[in-house]
Amino acid sequence: MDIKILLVDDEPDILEIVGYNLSSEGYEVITAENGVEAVKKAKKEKPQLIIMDVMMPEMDGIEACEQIRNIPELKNTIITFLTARGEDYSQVAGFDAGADDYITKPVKPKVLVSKVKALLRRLKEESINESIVKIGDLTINRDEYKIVLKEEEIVLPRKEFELLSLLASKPGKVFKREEILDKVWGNEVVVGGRTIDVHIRKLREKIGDHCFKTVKGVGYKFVD
Amino acid sequence: MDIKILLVDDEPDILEIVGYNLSSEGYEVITAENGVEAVKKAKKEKPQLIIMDVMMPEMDGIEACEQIRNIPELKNTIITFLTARGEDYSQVAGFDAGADDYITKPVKPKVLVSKVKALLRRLKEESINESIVKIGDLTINRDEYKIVLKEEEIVLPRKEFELLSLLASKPGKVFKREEILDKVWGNEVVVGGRTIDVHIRKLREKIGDHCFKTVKGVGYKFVD
DNA sequence: TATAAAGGTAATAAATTCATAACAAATTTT
DNA sequence: AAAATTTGTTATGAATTTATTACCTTTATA
Repeated sequence: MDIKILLVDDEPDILEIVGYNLSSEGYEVITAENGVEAVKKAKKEKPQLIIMDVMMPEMDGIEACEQIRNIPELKNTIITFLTARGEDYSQVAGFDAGADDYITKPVKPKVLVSKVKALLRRLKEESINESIVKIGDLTINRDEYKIVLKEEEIVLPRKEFELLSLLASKPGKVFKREEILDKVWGNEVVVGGRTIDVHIRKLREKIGDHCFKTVKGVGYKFVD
Repeated sequence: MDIKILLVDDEPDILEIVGYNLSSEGYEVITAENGVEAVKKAKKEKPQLIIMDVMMPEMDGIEACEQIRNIPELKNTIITFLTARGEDYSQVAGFDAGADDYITKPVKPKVLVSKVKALLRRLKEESINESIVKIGDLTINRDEYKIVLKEEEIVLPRKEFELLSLLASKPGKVFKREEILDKVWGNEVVVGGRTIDVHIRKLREKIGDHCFKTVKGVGYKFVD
């Protein structure tokens, strides 16, 4: 997935320096010089992240932030303000307006880049909860309770679906048996010790043996 | 997860005002009136965040901070100082003592709350990365229960993984046999005297002999 | 109601992990 | 140097953990 970042500042110098640093990290950078332009471009380009100066002509960052927050398609966009150190008031107003974080000026390129990475990591983790998950040639649609494997639709019984869903939510991660019981069966239900294995077996039959790796003494993981 | 905040100040007014603001945001607030009490309560309650005045009777904030930083269970706790504007020296000393941030007095409630939120968000982000440890060309991934050595993936049985995990958690440190048994096998399990050696041997085979140094009469250590 | 499907259990098989014993080698103490 | 202590190595079998199958109960479906 290509990542778009909208950079908003009225100082061309800042746009250039910050933009350069982000571009060289492989991000697609779009710029705007004031709030009005920012809102317009945000709507059109749907960036994942907006880095915006607070003080700007035409429309300040706070107001632009509020307007952007009201665009439903952009509800998952992360908005970060650029603010001069010590501008206490603007910080408060910014959080009220729906900002997610702050970057203080003057901006050190390395700090900026690592902050951006951290923010995008957060975005990624949040998007895990979306109802459609794709891993390789497997698609899991929680909304419709079905999975698609190589163009072919497979319907799974509830427990199998939940189990697959859990494991596939973090490919590679080993889920402990205890954790699986908790999340798929619920922590109040008590089931026998071989129940998970049997369900794993059924999934292996239907989805493919190689997708489910056993880690003895620990649990299972889904691999791509 | 419920969040506990330890608030330390010798002025009851501050405790009340700040405490009220944090409580009404849904945080669990614990208070202490001096450094000695702060250390004691920190140890007992294990708060995620400590907000502490620098100037206090009995034991000042700097010293309390140092003591708290030496409690291993609290290594991930964020410590923030309350400091009067312009007290530059205390800031420097505070960072040396292991403080993470500063809040200047007089405290504006909204600033305080948004700062606390930002700090806790940071805490959350840091804890995500804890499951991956890198030492030289060895990467240990506790989440996926696997290790990567020079681009190559190695899967270890549980005990070997736990043992490696322990030793590598503090490269250079010698872990006593007793300590290893405690942490890898659990203090209730009794195993024979050669068990650790055998596991070390297997790790030496798989990871490399030179990584594991024997300290006769004491235990083993991991070296880079 | 009959039938099928889902979900769980129990019994047994298979595989892996791990502890141990027995001895060798190295190191320290006497 | 000899004895004692501590660690290294290996093979082996017991214990643990997982896989598989058949079967039973419950729930949903026709």
